[in-house]
Amino acid sequence: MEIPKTYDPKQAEESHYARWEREGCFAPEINMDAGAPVYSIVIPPPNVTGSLHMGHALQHTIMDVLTRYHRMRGFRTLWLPGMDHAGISTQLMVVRQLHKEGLTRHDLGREKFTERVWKWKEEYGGQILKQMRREGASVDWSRERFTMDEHLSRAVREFFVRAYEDGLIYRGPGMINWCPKDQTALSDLEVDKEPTKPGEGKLYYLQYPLKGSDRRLTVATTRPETMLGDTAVAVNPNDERYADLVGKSLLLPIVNREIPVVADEFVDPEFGTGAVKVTPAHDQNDYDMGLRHNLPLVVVIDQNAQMTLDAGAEFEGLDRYDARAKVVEKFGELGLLEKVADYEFAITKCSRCRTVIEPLVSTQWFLKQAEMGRASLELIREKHEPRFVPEVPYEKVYTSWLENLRDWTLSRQLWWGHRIPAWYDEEGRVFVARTQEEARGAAGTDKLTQDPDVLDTWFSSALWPISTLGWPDEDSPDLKTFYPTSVLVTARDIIFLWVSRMMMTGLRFTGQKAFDDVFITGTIFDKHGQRMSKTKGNGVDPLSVFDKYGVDATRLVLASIGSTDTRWNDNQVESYRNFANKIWNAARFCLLNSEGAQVGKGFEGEPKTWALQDRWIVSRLNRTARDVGRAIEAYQFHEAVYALYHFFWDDFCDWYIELSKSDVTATDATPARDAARSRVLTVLEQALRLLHPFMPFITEELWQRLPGVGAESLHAAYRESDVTPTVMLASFPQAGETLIDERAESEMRSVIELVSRVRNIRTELNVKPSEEVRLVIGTAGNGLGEIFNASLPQIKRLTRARDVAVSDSLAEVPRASARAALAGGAEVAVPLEGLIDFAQERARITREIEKLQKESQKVEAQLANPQFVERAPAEKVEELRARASDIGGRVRSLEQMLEALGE
RNA sequence: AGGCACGUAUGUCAACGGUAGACGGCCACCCUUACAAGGUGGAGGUUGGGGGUUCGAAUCCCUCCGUGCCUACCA
Repeated sequence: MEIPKTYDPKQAEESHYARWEREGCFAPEINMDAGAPVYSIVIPPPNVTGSLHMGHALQHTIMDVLTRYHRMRGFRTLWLPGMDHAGISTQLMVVRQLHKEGLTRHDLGREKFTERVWKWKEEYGGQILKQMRREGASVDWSRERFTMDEHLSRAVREFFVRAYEDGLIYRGPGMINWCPKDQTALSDLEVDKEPTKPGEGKLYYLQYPLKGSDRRLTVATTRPETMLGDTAVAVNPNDERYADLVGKSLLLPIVNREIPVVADEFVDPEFGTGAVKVTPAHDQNDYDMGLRHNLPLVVVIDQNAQMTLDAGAEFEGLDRYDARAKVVEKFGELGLLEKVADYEFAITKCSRCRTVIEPLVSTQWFLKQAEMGRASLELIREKHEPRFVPEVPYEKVYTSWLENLRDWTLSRQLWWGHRIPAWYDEEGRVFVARTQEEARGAAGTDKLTQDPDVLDTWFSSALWPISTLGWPDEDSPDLKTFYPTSVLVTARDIIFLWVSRMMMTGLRFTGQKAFDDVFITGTIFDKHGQRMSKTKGNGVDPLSVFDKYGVDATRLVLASIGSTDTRWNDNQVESYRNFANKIWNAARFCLLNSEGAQVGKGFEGEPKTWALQDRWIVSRLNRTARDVGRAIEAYQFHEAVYALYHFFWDDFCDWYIELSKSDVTATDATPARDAARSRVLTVLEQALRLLHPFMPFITEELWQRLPGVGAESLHAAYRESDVTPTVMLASFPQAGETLIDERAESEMRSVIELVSRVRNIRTELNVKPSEEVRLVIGTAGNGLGEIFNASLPQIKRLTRARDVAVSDSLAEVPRASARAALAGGAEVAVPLEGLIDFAQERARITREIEKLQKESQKVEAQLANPQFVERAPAEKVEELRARASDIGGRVRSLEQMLEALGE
């Protein structure tokens, strides 16, 4: 058999995915067990415009590990893929494309433009889905969904109509975030607060004259240009400085409008001058105050962030910042500019294009989230559902969000998205309906105009778990089978935008939560701790990491990252690339020595009749299976990876293969040789199954080459299907508790310690690797003699000893020997005539004694503390006593060794 | 402004009340017939500073210093 010395990830990555997909291994239908438990995940739909970044790769790896693990456990498993239509981003992509052709979207008109977006989607969209195949993501492509699919659009209309009928959705004027560049309203979650840069933020103190007096009232503002729309000045009702002014009128400079002084609790007397100019048309707080005091709205800034005619003829058409300068200049001329101070505050920007948001009053559609979210709030408060992982801090973050829900601005002034299912007749009456026909029926006329706006992209996302599974068709088999989903895996920045809203819609429309668990992944930073971003250009492209180190190695790193914030570091990937190579070469060894052997054989008969190393590796394997299963189910992926890495490398490669090597490589084809060969193959095969959820490609590549695997290796749920046998459908090893053998592990520890101590002596005394030594082992009359005797050939091989003598004591050992103390009072001596520098050897042993004595001091001090002995659990005290006695024993034997070495 | 995290070996991270570990890097020796992407052995930490609770603290509490993140209607 030709097997290359070095693992080539590319080859394996290209070989298996297409077959898995073609043979339906990813679809839940592959599971033929009608009574199988169900496991389901819906993917957080990436934007159709998106391409894979490290954050996606992280989430996908976690989801794939969970999916593959449960599939191997025999669950009817679904991981549903799909994409989001990503309203603004996608529209802008096409607008940009048109711009290159010298066109605007208005040149095309709505219909042609939308067609063009669909065309763009077909040609350029969905890059990320192709990239997911590269990742090995075992998603069911037959159920791929897009938020603008006909069915999902129907779900969106159904949601809208029902919520409208229930009074949760309303249309009306409100203060909204307007992006003057994207020309649309935005929800509160689509804007960011950004602190002003030093010197950028100013607080302007403007004086407003009191009517019929020469007194002036000073207000402080960061946005002087809005004064043109002021309709009042507010002071705190308890502020004595201004008590006499409440109810009086001020003369608004420049525009010469009379405006009242009103009293409002909102005003903080401590801030600025304690008097606030009120511009109800251009600020949320002022809008609220305006409602309280019945103030008129004067709109002075339009949707292009330019001044309107109502701002005055000399301002009309000016950009908001030019108007600001001009207002300030005028105040200066009028002698009403008291001062300008540097002031740091937060500016609200469009989270997409970073343009400064203009708060505007406009008529939009809103959803009363507080009412909609009540059931979710109760669920998390009373039952702690969904379960957040990590629970701290996310459960609290989620809960406090639900406690402070505000109305959600639903409408967007875009063309790409779900059109709002509302129609107006000629009198402007509104009809909300599932279809135009329904609206016409309700209106009693055909002369209807549909609302031109579309819905926020997150509106359809909120339905994702139910709409992708068939809602609103309540008898949809997928909905019945796979809903509620098992877990949602996502990043923390969309807990509000998305996670909470899916929970709301799920509860409202199905009465069931959308998912049992929510796993929040960590954030991956660059090596300087900076968030990776396109604009900074500091992102690490997962595909190039795949190319360099292989997908499996990258997945291992990502799985270990889990919910931790991490600075990306290629070193880690490199180390797992080396691990993949180790796996490859271990398998290579097993396969090169596989003649006469078969997976599943070699461990016949009662375990107690097996050799120590066999009882030991089976114990380690079962323990690892148990630990890995537990770790995955607890979302502790790093623990699973740790357990797998060390089981495979340390236990299997470093010890088991080495201990088995002489038997396995024996030249005569005896039954004993073949049994030994079968045993390493069997352990390897089990290890590949354990590794598969994390490393799908290399495990499949190797598994396919093992002699003796086939349909019977598959989990019972898949055995009847006619797929090519694959490790991805083999059963995940379940730990047999009786096979976890503490005694075998303890005995093996003694052998390992012996070998390690001898190796240590060899290195420290510069004994050449090629030089054979003699060993004398003193067992102090306890049971260790039998153990060492039973493993004599292995001990010889691993320590490169030509002969080994095991006796009760080391009395007869030549003076020129290097020695070491072992656990249980045993000792080992390596006679090294001519190689021993007595002074050096004494120094070595003295150092060792000192080390042990230091430890002993700590332990003895603790044991001497009566309060420890009294109050600590008996088992802890016992443990410490045992340790003390072990250290004591070692020190004694080392001291004897010193004596034996003489002066 | 409030809230929440975090600070462990040169780097990236584990351990979350009972001997501080892993991987990488580093040092020494070795191309020992699966693997130099390897083997063997080794050095390296009073867990940011200070205080407290406890028989026992990296872990719980307080405080200071430093670093992130989130929310917010102080103009």
